Amino acid sequence: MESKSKYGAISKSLWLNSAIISKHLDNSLGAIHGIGLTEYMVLLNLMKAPNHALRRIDIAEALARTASGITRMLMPMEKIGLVTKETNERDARVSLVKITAAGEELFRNASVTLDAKSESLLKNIDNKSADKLLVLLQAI
Amino acid sequence: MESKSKYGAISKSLWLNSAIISKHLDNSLGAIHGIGLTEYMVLLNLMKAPNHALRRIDIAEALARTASGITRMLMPMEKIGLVTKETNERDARVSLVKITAAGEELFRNASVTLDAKSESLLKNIDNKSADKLLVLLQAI
DNA sequence: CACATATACTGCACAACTCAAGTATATAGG
DNA sequence: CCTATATACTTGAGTTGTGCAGTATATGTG
Repeated sequence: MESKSKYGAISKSLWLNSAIISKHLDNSLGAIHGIGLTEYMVLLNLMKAPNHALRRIDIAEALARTASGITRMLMPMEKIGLVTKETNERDARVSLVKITAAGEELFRNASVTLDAKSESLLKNIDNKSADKLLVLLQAI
Repeated sequence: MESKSKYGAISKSLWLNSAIISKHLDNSLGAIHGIGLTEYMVLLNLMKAPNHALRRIDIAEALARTASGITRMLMPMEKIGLVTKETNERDARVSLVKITAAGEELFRNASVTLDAKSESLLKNIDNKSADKLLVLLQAI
């Protein structure tokens, strides 16, 4: 019973605060680099992926969004040359998303902005606690 | 320089994971109780408020949303009887939002669902770590 | 009191996302 | 090989959020 309320409190703090933080980060990113947080997360996942390419449905799952949302989001990103569409020879249903050189560069620049902004938002957390937090979040 | 990359990694985990968690919680809530996470947060804030009533603008601030977003969201909630509109005698500009008995009951039921879901999502975090996490999030 | 400015809210146009239905391709079982 | 079912993606309609402009009311200052 004790742990139950504890978890409840954690989750409430988690999304209440994360909504506000997300807004701040999204605004910084949009103003400086012209992309939103969601687009950044797409690029992040592509960078982590083997061969820097992913199926749309995998992106959807990684971002907890729907396939159609991903389709719509990628259209402008493809238009401005951040990603390209590639076919899969094994399976003609999938259209792989691959990050371009321009996309990679934008990702690196945006990461700098994001790290700086994150740091300023999180600056009132001391270092030891930060370690703990990181471990916890990765465990989720 | 070390702390910088540490913070960056933390923040990335923070919002990447919290975005996904929010979606999961939102889905559970919607499927079972017919309201979204945002509506739940409105009810939560009303429950915490003195007299169980708040101005729209205070709700907006608490949820990091705009006043017009709150206006839109409250219309259907009022229609299905979760909240009511009340006038403020001192200031004719404000229209107070008050939670109804039906709203309170739905809030309690939804809280049970949410706590259970949070617990299952966070179950691989031990109790001590959970305490740390809670403190950190409140510090942000 | 009159006027400028601030505040609380609403309505409209737009952006991002979801759901459901549709298309094309793959896979499994008779 | 044919058929049924599953998967990857796209499209149209609806929902939920935003920014901005507008309305009504409140407040401070000469």
